[in-house]
Amino acid sequence: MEKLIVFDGNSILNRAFYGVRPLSTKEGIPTNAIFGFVNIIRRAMQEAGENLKYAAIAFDRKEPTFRHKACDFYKANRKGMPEELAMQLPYAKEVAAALGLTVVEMSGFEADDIIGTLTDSFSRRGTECIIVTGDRDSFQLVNNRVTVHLAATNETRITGVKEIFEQYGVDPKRLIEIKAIMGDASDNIPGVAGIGEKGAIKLIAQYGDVEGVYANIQDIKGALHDKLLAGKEMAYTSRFLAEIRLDAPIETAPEGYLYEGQNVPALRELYTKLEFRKLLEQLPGEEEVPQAAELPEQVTYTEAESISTSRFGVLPAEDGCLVFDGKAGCRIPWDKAEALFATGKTALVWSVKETLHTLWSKGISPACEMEDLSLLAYLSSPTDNGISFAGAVFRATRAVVEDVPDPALYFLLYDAFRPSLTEALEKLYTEVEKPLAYVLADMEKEGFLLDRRGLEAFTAALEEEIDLYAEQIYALAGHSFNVNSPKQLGEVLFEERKLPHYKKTKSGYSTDAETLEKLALYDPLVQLILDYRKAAKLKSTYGEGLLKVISEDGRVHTTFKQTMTMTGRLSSAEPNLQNIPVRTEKGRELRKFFKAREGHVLVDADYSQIELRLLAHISGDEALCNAFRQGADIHTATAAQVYGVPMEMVTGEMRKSAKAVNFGIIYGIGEYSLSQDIGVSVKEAKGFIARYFEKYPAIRDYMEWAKSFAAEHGYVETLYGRRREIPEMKQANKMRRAFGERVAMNTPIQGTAADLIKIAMIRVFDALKKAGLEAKLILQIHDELIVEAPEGEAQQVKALLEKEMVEAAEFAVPLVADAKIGKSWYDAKD
DNA sequence: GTAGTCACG
DNA sequence: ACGTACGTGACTACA
Repeated sequence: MEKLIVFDGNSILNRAFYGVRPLSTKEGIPTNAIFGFVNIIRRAMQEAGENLKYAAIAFDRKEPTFRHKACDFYKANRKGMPEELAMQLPYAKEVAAALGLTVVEMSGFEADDIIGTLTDSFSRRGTECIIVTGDRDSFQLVNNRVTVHLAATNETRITGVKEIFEQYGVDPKRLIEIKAIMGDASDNIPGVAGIGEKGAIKLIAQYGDVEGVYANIQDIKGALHDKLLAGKEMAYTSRFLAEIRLDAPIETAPEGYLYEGQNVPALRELYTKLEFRKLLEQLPGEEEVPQAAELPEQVTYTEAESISTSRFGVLPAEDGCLVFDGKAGCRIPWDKAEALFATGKTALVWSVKETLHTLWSKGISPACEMEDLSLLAYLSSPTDNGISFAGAVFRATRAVVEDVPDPALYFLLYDAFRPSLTEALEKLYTEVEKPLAYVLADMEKEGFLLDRRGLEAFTAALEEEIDLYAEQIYALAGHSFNVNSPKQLGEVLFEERKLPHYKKTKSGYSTDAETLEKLALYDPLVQLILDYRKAAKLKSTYGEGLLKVISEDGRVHTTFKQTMTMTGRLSSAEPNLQNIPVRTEKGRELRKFFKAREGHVLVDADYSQIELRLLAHISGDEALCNAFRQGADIHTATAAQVYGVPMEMVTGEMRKSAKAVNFGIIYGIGEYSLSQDIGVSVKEAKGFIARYFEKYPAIRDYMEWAKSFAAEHGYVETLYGRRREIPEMKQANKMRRAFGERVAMNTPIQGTAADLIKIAMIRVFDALKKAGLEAKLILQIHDELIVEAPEGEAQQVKALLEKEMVEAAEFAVPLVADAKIGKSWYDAKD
């Protein structure tokens, strides 16, 4: 039978707090309650066994509940949580969520009411329910499908209907009645004064409930009679307080509580922060990490002027270089540091790119070899939150350290990661990633010239436009509200104006552009909101956002993240120059402010259909390869194939659908999503995909192969051997496995494209230098490179760019790169 | 800090 | 019976 497990968060945390000896992290965060809490949850989940399908945890809120409001004495005896416990509560919620529990809270209600509501609803549907709690309050919820597991830190006692009968002699529901009479000191529920547990049990066993007791009050004699009469009102009040509600206003649809396994990366992060080493070691996916050597003792960096070894770990810092030579650490001031980076030396650094920036700022141009530990760690396995120093150390040694690079650990990292690389990854490191770090450093230093005046005017114009939209929106809505707030907007559209809602989000109605476009037909207000949103986005993210980051030299210097993505792509941040608008004319105007400096031009080159070409090469599909060899418009060619008409007969509509299919194929297509995208029925979409695979059978074979390779090996590779692990493939959960399959199909394509343009960038950088040109590479946008060149070099640079990009690799299909010249990014793009 | 939204390839 | 394409980063609202 399917099972639901539901935890009483506060009660368990409380138990753990008093049951586990004090523990804390080195920063002094107390952790004993969380530790006990995790262990109780893990044990209970384990004991629940394989049929566990739903999992939730309920927490009390701080605000008063309906019981407090009804009776001012309710729980009036409670002191607040001790500070050490209160500090642990937020972490407990995070850990619970990472363990796979759905966290439920509801203001005005207690955890017990949430638990009661859930178990009532699930047990009615035939689900077996397990309540795990630290107190006996929830015994009243027990029935033949609901049991309570009373958790202590080292054992669990199971209580079902039978146990309650043995203990109290009544069925669980009647515990409410008993409590109404006897009261509950811990919650300050008074009951009837002078009657205790024994008396209350006897009364209820005889009369059934409080009603029954008072209906037969004439049969009860003596002191008991008088006490009951005196306490009648209190008995009913106590009953009200004691009864757990089964109708708390929470979500009861089962889908919200599906147990989908633990979130290992999130747990890893939390356990690391909380310094739970044992728990860390037990996380899945950790076992293949060798138990590496102990961390060296804390190294002290003593002042020095030079070192004697030629190979050392170094961290350039503001006040000098921290150096570790394998045995001892020292700090070398900048005026003595140049010798460190002379020919013949090998500097192990965390990041070559960051090191170059620091050295350049100190007037040093390094001539030594450098090894980049972040890149080694990244190639050995790209991780989902990017590579951090602490993360790399953990992977190498399972030790938890602060996330600040420490040269004393560099040798250890180097010895852990470099030998672990496959031959192909080793080649990617020496021939692609490490050389690329120098190119990227140079590009970041160059930056991109921005026309500040122009951008200011653009932003000001947007501001006026936005005010105008806002006025019209408020006029139509009949009142003003914050259009930027999805919550307020949802209220206006779906409650006040009663527009139909198609999609819901976790917290309310969806108001995204896709939804609003459907609604625009019903209500003129909606189009205004879409326009408002467009303008607001342009103003805040691009207008104001870019103005904020223009340097003194009038240029913006992005940071390329080289170890961030799971596929091998770069990312760009502060500012992100890889998502400057282009798809709408208004947004595209922004590119007029990205300019070449005086006497220079921009040369912008992009690969044509790079991912589809790679798909053709990787799958070896003859039809797709031939289409590219013939230089056909690929979407038109696909449409001709799929619709079975000559190319000349392909309409715009047909081409559009084919284009969507082509993209869908790259992403690991689903028929539902495709149908949504091109606006046809799921059945038609299915037919479309089937015809596509009929015409391009090798692509189907590749997709199947990619999935089975990933299932067998747990990772996929690009053509150049870059790897990405896909733990999702091993998951029991169907949806996550489906995600894993899409990743398996997409990553080799997206990742190979990333490898290719990285190779092209290095070639372009070297070729410019070799040709003695002044032109500088300044930006990469995944399949596009931008060079800033003196006007006189423009034509030569254009040819060079196209040549180096096209010749970066030889595939079964030709590579095509088109470059264009202009004074601004706007002019240099198509 | 998370969620929702939207900009790009 | 379920939920829905791959990869990013930035901004605003709101708890």
